[in-house]
Amino acid sequence: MSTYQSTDIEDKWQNLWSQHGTFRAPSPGDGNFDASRPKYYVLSMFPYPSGAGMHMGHALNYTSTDIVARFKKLRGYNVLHPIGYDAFGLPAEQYAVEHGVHPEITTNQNIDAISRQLKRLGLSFDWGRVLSTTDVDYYKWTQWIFLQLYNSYFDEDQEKAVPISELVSRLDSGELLVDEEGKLVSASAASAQTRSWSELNEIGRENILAEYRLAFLGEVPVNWCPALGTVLANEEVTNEGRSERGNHPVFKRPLKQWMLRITKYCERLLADLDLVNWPEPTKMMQRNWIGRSEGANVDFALEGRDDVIRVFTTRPDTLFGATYMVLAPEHPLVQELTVDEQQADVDAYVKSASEKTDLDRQIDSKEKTGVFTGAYAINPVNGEKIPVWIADYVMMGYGTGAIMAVPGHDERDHAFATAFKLPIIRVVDGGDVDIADAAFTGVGNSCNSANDEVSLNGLATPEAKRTITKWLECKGLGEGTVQYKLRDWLFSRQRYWGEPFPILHGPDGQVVAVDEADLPVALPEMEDFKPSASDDPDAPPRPPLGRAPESWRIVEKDGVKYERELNTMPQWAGSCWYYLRFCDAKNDERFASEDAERYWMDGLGVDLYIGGVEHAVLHLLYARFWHKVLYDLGHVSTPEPFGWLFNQGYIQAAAYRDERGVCVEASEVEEKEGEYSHNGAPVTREFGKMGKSLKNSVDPTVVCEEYGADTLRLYLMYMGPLDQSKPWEMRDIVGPHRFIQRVWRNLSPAAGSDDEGGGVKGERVVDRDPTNDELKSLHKTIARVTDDMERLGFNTAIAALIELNNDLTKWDDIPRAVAEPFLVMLTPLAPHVAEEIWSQLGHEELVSEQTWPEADKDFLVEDECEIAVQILGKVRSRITVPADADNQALESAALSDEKIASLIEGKTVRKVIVVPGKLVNIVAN
RNA sequence: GCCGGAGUGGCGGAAUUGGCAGACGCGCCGGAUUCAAAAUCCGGUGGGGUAACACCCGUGUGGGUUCGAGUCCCACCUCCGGCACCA
Repeated sequence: MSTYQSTDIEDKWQNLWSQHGTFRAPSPGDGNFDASRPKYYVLSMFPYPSGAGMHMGHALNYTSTDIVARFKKLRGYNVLHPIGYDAFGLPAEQYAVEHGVHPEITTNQNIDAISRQLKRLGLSFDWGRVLSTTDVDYYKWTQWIFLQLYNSYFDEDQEKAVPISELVSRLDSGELLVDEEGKLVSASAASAQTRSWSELNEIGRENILAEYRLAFLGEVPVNWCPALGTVLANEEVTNEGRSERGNHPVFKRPLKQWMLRITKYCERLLADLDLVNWPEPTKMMQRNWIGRSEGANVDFALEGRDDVIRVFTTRPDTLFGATYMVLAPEHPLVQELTVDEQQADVDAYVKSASEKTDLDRQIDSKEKTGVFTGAYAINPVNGEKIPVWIADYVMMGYGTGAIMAVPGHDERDHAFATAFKLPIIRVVDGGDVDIADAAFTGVGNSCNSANDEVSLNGLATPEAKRTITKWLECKGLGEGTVQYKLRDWLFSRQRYWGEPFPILHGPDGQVVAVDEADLPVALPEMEDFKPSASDDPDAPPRPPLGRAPESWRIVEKDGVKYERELNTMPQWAGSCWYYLRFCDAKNDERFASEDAERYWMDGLGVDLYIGGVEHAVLHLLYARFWHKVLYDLGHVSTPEPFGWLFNQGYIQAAAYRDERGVCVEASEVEEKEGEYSHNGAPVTREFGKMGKSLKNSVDPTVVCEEYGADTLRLYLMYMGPLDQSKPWEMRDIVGPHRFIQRVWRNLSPAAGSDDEGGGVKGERVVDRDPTNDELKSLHKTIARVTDDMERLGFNTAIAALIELNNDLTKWDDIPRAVAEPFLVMLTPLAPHVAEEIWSQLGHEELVSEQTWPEADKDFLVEDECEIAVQILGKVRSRITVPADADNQALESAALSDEKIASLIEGKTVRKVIVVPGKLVNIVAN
């Protein structure tokens, strides 16, 4: 073996690691667990095993955590570095439908394929903990967690989830009563309308509890996608109002679906972002998605009626400028309010609004449309009669579905008022424009805002807000409040390939949870698992499990026949808690043992979590929510799941389009003198995310075969900072490849055994004492690389190693004391070649089990150094000084330097600035 | 429109708290090896300038602070990402 043969070496070491169990991570209680070591939990977002196999983004992601895992292991940590598969969900099912095979079979095939590819990269996963969200042993606990949600409610006083049994016992004891609207009130508020728990029947009780459970069946307008045959969460719908998957149209339809009360956690999901070390853009996306805004609810009385319309506003200080009111077309009061003469117009408008998709609404957003209802409301601050309109620029889903319109200080209201010639009043001073032409939306001092009891005139906006809110609260006309954009999480899907709900439906509409002892509820075997797709927006959802055999669908309990819930959970369910399962993946008594969970999640959960930014508001928000519920219920020990999140960048690549603008296969494009062609036809080049749509994918496995996994790993990490998007350039890969070959030539005793290749010098690693210069060079590299590895600066760590290796090339021979620390440092980055050379140097033990070298500070200090001497900022001379020279010594050395002395002769030295070890700057004139 | 992030050679990208800009790699140029090519090895490589030095100019643009600015402050330009009739 004279030249470097990546494939042989890589196979050999991958097998040896597996035989040695090198990367098994013992948990507390396991035989070889070493409690004296600190722990490190490093995790990549687990893959979706699609039929396309692994792509370069996966390779980048897993290589980065693998390097951290190997590095931390060498640094003496107990490292948890697991892998699993997120295998339920739409794409797996669609793939199965396309290929006419059961999704379980295709899923397992895909998992096998991607596992082989992962192993080929030499990744140091603890394969003993591998899991798939589709394993019954796994989704049993997904169902169990769902039951935790179902069986708890959010206690507003404690601001946390509490078992619903506590609520029941408070109702049982009479501490809480039920009012006529089904709301809970304390016993002190008992009246003729309130009822006690004992007066309610089973269904009545369940209806009350359903209002509180964190998982509940709710009938709300949901995103119905007939083409996919399923409903979707808000997070799965694009802002064009189409499905994220497949880009099909999505319609709002009121349907009875499972919902999770994530909105109860708005405040904590927002506040706890301050606890975690996450990229600022990702935190910002979550903050925006939660969408907190402070303001006030204000009640407007209706002329000639007893009831009121409640509006939400962030600018209560502009209340005196409210000249009309607008309700969303779906607002429940619209029909009651509308006067006869307006009825036809209102009906027509409501109908057309209901037929618009979100996309239509957006396109039309520039031109305001609306209809007068004929009704009037009374502005509570000044008693003015203001008309009530309906318009689709007000949405039912936010605030109260009604607004007070202040055209002077809101652009949308201004546009509407202009279109319908409604009055515009200025109530805040400021802005350069005439209020008749444009709204002034900034802050300023209130004006024209006073009644007999309160005046805002002259007050700055924040003060005016406080004053009017206080006044409204005193008068019982409104109160300060906080609104969120986040909606409850729509949690059911009309799909086969997902976790069944552990829920039963009784003949009288009872909803009953499956006993924990009866978990798991396994998916039934079915021949026909296809979804019921359609292009009719009014087609009703038909969950495929409706076609399951009766033996599965019908459950008899205490002589009553129940039907199982036929919907399944969304794809996100499994990924909400998989990081917990990895702590103790084989446990069949708990989702993970308490000891294992406490040990591996210690600190702030997963120590380092790496994945793409595309999950900023989906997986990462959902997982935080579940985690907080489990934390409240005492099942996990940390308030947050992922202490440090890191988003890796995209890998881009050149893509080519022919004259029609159609992408052609990038690998078939030829380049000649800067011109690109495909089958002889000219094509244009652009750069974009590597993937199927641009036909510019490069298969990591193919690169492995050609250059070796070590070269691929090095190149992926060497391209640039991990968090940046950067282009793949196939020709650049030879750089890291040459580096490995040079390492091989420098350090492998086998390299010189015959005469192949240039520059081979034979056995170069020798047992001699290193010189001071050699040690200096080594220890500088150790300091740099250690630092770079800690902050994930793998590109600069590799540069430092290349530099040291280039030095080695120039030495006649290489002392063992330099070669070996170098190999240890190379191990996380290029593990196979490091192992091979290490063993060739005569070691029995693996280099993966060595200790990371420490930088010796003695060698980091230059014992003698040259520093620049400047006069007025220009370098005029250089002097050589000992390292321990103090400022005084540097200053006199600089001034006595021949060249400097001659230059400052006759001038006055005004100031000498000394930067130790760097330079001396003399200010003279 | 609002909120984030970023602009450094032919290219990807380096540069502790402000301290010799361009590490390392690709590419390119020259050389070695070769019948030749590929591969490999050695040397050079920001621009201008010079026989060679010297010297001058250089981190998106314009100002500012400083002995000294890629780095700090102000204004602007460009690109990327997210949100978007959220009251």
